[in-house]
Amino acid sequence: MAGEVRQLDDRKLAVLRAIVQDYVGTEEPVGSKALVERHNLGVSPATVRNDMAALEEEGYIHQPHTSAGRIPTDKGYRLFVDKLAEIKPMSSPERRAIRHFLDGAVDLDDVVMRTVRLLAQLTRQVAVVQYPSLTRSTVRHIELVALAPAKVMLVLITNTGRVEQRMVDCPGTVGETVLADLRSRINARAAGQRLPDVPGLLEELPAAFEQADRPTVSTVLATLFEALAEQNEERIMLAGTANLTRFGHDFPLTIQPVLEALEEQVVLLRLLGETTDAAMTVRIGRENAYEGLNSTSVVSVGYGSGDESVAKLGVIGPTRMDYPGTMGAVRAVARYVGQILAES
Amino acid sequence: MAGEVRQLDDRKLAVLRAIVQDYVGTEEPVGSKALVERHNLGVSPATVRNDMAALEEEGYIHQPHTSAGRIPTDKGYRLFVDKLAEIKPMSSPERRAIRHFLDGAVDLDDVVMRTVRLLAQLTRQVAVVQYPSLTRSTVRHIELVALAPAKVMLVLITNTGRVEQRMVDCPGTVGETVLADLRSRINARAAGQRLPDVPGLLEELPAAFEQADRPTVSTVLATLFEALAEQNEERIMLAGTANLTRFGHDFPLTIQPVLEALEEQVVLLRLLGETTDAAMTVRIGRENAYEGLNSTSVVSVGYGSGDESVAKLGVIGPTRMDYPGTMGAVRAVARYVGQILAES
DNA sequence: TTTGGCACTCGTGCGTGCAGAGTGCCAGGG
DNA sequence: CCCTGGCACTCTGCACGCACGAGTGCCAAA
Repeated sequence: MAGEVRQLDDRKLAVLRAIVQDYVGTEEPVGSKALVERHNLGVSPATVRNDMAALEEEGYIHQPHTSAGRIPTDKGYRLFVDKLAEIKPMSSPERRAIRHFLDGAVDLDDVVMRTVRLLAQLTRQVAVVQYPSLTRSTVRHIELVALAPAKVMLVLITNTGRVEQRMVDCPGTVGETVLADLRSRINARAAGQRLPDVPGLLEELPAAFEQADRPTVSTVLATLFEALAEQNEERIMLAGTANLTRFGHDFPLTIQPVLEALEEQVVLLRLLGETTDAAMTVRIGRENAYEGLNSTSVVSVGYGSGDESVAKLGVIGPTRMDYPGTMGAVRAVARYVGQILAES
Repeated sequence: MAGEVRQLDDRKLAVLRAIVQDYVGTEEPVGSKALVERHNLGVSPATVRNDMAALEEEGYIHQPHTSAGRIPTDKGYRLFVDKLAEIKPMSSPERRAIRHFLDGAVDLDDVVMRTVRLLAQLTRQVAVVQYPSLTRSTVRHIELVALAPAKVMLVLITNTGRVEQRMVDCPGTVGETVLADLRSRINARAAGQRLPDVPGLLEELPAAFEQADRPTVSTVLATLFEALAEQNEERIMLAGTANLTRFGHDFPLTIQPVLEALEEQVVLLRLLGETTDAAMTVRIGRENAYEGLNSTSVVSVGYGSGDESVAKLGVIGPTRMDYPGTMGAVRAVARYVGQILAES
């Protein structure tokens, strides 16, 4: 390790930074001459060539064939992101625009939709937003509605504004008084609690009812628990798929595997799942577990109402992407969505 | 018109049918020799050539350049769909599979999601399903929940299982008895009614309350009416975008304009809107109003619970698609979704 | 340690030539 | 009158060869 650090003196790092920046801009392998022209490195092409040879030796860059320019490797991008780049903050007009665009949302669906579209537009890449997960949110209200003598609709409302509904087929006719009683007891104990904690709090509830009503109560509770536990109901919204076509030649063969990956909610969820909660995560190329995304990078971060993150959002683009800009946009959007959610 | 009909005798129509079928299969311009080999037309290539010349004269087929095979034009496909093809019914194992796959759905979201995925998989193209529209459905139940002294949550449940919720900020504290009264009065009048009719039925409602409560009642009703009127909340679900890449060479330049069109819900809604309610509609190539979809065809049909259609679904693919098969799949899926919705 | 020079490598673009597929037309036959 | 076989023609796609240019690695000198 010490070896690597010693080898990479400041100028070599500057060369790597310049290569990444140029390649991101031009999409073409960058040669030594062009490099010294576009950046004032203060040395000659020959010197740069030596540095490039060293960088290639270390695996940070790579040349597609003899006598072509150099291209950053995944490892090169990694170093660039970790050490050489700073997240580019949004300009203040951009921030105002984000704020304004998100402020118009009326309900949770709308917030998520606006967020994902905004993110796709800002980064001109594919954006992914996960709905605030049920697991981490708390109960705002649980409503029971009698639709028919033996049919009850259960509505679960969370603090993030998400609404889940379930039909319950009861074993027998349900009296309105029993239902009202059950409703108020459930809410008294569950309101404000985290979703995973609720089942424990309601366990003893059937005992408080008369023998005849217990089957009904149990059925309703079972459905409620089911709804609470249904973690895989975690939904995701996607936008900006069309942006992929702009990068046609960035993908080995076609964009097909990428599109296929994007259609699999499971893949996307796992992708976002790898984000460490608060900090921004960048997965570059083969660092992504899923094979179809081997030539893409994923920039993701958690967002939430208040101080803790309830879900994640991110951007998927070609390995050759503008990392500082993308990271800036992702961070800014996550921040504002958090604020919006906290307000509502 | 009489002229056209006279010119297109049975054999010419058979030739056109054969051309469409071959071209759909091979993706390559089809020549006279290959035609007589693959279909037993009982005549020589030279004869077929004459017929092809006539068909080209009439605008049904077209050759990309001199001495290449022929390709059907939009007009050719149109004739094929209208006169030459029969909708291919699903096989009974296929029908069972559809039935089984859709039966597993738990709520409306799930029904729509399963439907769109199924359709994409069956046709191997892009599938679109519109959520049952609020406009045509009826009220099953309206629920009011007091969340805070001056904050009420309004939940609207339709017969199609769709749930809309709205927050209402009331001008003052809302008594529980008033709320209960309002709830039962609203439901008594609105339940079972078509959504657009509801405002008319509730117009006189504030008069039934005491002077002090009227502002609250009016506010709640205003929000309800707003939710009812919000037609543009019509949502759409999409699947199978990755299938587009299979047809890369079917699109003039790239699939980009198609992907862009698919991201615009407005475009999709208008596309489906052109479907005449019950009957299946096929829009071929330039028949589509939207420019980006000029080289695609749209097969769509209404579906609904019971006898009347509440929303639409369809498939989008290249002009060169298997029309009989696609139409069969679309019809079958629409039928089963209707049944599922009617049952729930 | 940097620099300028030089020979070398390899991909790209372009023009040529050839083979194959498909057509249109024409004259002959049922 | 319609169908058929034959023939000349046209156009695309592909392989080949060639020259060009960009970019490199190495070496000797500053």
